[in-house]
Amino acid sequence: MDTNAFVSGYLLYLLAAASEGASAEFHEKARQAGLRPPEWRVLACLWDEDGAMITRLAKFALMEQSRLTRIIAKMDEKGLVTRAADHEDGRRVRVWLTPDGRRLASDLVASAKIHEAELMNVLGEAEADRIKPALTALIDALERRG
Amino acid sequence: MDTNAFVSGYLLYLLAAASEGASAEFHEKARQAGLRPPEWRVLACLWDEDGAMITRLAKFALMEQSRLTRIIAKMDEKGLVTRAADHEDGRRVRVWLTPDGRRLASDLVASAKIHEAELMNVLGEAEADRIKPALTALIDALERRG
DNA sequence: ACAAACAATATGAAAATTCATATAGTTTTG
DNA sequence: CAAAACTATATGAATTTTCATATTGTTTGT
Repeated sequence: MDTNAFVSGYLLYLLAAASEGASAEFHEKARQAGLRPPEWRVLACLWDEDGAMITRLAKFALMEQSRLTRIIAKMDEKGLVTRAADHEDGRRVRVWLTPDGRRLASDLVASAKIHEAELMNVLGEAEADRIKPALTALIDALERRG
Repeated sequence: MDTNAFVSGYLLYLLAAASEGASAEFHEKARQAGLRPPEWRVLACLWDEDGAMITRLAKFALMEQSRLTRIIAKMDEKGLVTRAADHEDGRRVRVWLTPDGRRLASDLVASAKIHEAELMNVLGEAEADRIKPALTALIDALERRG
């Protein structure tokens, strides 16, 4: 009896399945560049907001602060980022891409844009036009509540 | 200079942000019921497909097999599920909800439906109508490629 | 019927994540 | 201006996840 069927139509499941599925494709490319998925996410966020502080970066990259701190430490060891305390507020630690980090980010972001375009293509025009506005609306709605 | 701005409009980021944000809200409720997010996911999948085998359940719940095996072991200890080898194929292990597990699943699924309805509401009719079809189309497209 | 190939699950060991809290710097208040 | 309250980051310890591979059972080909 299959009169149940909750999950496969559940909004939060569809979001997770789409997100995981789509990201998994690209994470393959990130891995070839020596990055684990969380590292790629941080790199991309720094591409947009170089010099961001840890807390901001954690929110932006959708991860918990202490986790980000350790990921940044690894990326520092790898030579992808550097860190320094903020001059105006000594509690803050700001993070920047190194030249190597920037090169890698540049490459991967370019690659991500291509991948995104492919996805939009296979999606068909009608849905492709709708998906980003719908997601943005949901994200905004969540922020308004939370 | 903000001429960069890649991440915040990137499809895969929007998907992750929407998924994480929306799920985080519900995971709060799951946690109150004593479940971590992955356990809730498995419970919900079993609600839909009781008696599924490990491999199928892992795919359905979007997680790696050995991880699921250990999560199931925990849920077994907690009395939420039981396991047994399949009669027809002794390699397979099938998993079922216990009465306790079913009660909990029933409660949480009901709660999830209410939460989903709330989200759809704050989303506004236009976007609410579009988001599931768009996500489904993307998931289908990903399966076709993968 | 046997060996080889294959499939499903489990497990060891390393690594990553989480949660609570310590540490250090800043702002506010009386 | 000192103490209290607060904010940002780091860290210890327990737990979870990952990755590779072992184990067990099944199917295929000869």
